Amino acid sequence: MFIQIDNSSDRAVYQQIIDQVKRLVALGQLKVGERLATVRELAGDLLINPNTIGKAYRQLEQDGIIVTRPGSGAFVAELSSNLSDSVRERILMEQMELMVVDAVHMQVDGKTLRKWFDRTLKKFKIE
Amino acid sequence: MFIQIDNSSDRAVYQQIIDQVKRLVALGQLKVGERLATVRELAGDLLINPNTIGKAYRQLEQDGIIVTRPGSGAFVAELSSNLSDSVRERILMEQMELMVVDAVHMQVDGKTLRKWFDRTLKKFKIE
DNA sequence: TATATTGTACTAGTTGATGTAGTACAAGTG
DNA sequence: CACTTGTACTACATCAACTAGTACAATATA
Repeated sequence: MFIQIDNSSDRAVYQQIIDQVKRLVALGQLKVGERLATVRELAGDLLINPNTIGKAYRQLEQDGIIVTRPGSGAFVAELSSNLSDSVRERILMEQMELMVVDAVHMQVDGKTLRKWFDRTLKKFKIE
Repeated sequence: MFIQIDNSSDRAVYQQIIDQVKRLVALGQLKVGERLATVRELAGDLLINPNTIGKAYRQLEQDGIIVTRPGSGAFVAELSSNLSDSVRERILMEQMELMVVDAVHMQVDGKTLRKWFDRTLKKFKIE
């Protein structure tokens, strides 16, 4: 499990862990059923408090990304989403709009943005 | 200027103001040179402290979105970006990846995501 | 069975961001 | 001149994030 913390980031540490675990799962670099690093292992590697890892793992479990079993470890869960279509659309459109608004102010043209979008879809194999 | 604050959001109030001003400018609903609501006006309308509006306006000026002149008001600036191409790409790719990772976990397929992306480009007229 | 491991829960405390409240001031307007 | 406007400053309260330490129930292992 290759996870890195950027202390200069304004994103909370526990949130960075959540982001990266979700990213690894989406990329297929963490497969369904695979065991994650333990709370204490990861805390030791990253030099942060075990409670911070615990908070991230609990959030990941609540989001259905992983399953945890005390005494055994944390494991990647099956892909599933209990959200309605409208909620899915609202969440993703909000993120998409924030990104496009930034693109407009950075004067990035549609052609370039579309190129990056296609590249990202390919990277995550959802094309 | 139609700005709304969502108190149930986990996004800071001053950040919501920044988001929405940038969005209005990107949509063309706030045009270059147009005058924004004054700090005290907006604070009165939204029932929040003038300092919070001031913080948002100062951030917007630092980001080159608006120009402020004491005694006169705050005005929409010309579109411009002094960021390098590599920085632009890094910022946008990061937002794009976070969005796509969520899409994967929500089991939204590429066709649907592409449809929403096209719709967003059209909305901001950068197609 | 006994021991170690693992995720979870809890308290206590620190730090920093956020927001409120109030005042004051320099620059521009009319 | 009086008035408006953005800015700056202090003081204060609240909350999220994080650290530190301890303890516990469930599981795995020898």
